[in-house]
Amino acid sequence: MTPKPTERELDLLKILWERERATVREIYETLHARDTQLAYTTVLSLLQTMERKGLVGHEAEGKAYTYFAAVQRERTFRELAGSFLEQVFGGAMDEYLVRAMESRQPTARELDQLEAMIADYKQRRRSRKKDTPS
Amino acid sequence: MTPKPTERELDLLKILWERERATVREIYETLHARDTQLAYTTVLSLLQTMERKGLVGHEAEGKAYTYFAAVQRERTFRELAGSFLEQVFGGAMDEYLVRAMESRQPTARELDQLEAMIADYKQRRRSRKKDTPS
DNA sequence: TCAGAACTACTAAGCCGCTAGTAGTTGCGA
DNA sequence: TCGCAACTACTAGCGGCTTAGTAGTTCTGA
Repeated sequence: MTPKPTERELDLLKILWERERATVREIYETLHARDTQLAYTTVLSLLQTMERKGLVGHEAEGKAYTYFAAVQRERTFRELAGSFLEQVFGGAMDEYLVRAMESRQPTARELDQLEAMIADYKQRRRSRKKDTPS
Repeated sequence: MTPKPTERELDLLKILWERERATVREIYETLHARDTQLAYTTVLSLLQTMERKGLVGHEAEGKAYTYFAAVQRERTFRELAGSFLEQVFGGAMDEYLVRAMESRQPTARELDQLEAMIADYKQRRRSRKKDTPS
């Protein structure tokens, strides 16, 4: 299994997920645009570490390398959320959600979204049950 | 502000939140009962570090020290959840929740709980709005 | 052609988290 | 009273994260 990305590594992965592929310089500049001032060589070092871990890959393109994510966005987030849920809340989803809502009051729109998502899950549960009756 | 507890530190805090106060030996034994095999001196070192950070306090009780949590459980969880939500999901609550649900299929009971919580928040929003009309 | 700009590989230092040991102290039971 | 058991203070090693520099290579424009 690919190891969990660290905080910084996740910053870079997010950029790669958005752009598909990018050179070191492009990543470097995107980070600067987002108020993350890292030296060019630091970005490069990060990418080299990440490649060792299997988080990214690269191809030579002219003089420079083009990096791309080697892990899926959804899967990565799922694993991060899952391990946080376990580690911190011992798997208790209600508290997982309620503490987040306490940290930043959700907007009415967000509440609607959450509600819809849960309704969706309920629906899916029902149809799954129907498909595989006991 | 009190710094965020690390993973291990959170393990100890959880024990202290449950028991109010405990000696090093009690914490040590509770950890062992939970399949966390740490040397007695390691537990002590952790507590000393945590005290430096302001996460716990202690009082002498006979020969031994009695430790207690110096941070609130709810507040700590709120801060952890909040910073995870920001750091990983950029504040997007819908994805925060959906990735967790993907990582472990919620039970019907859990879905009901979540739904009730959200309904509760909606209710609170409404009454807040009524109290402070624009 | 060749100098300089841009790029990569390799190395490293500082800090923190995690773990545990050693040495020194204290209190209790015989 | 005195020795042993239990406790605490202090120190330390290892590994990982973060950051960045230096040295060496490659390409391009004049």
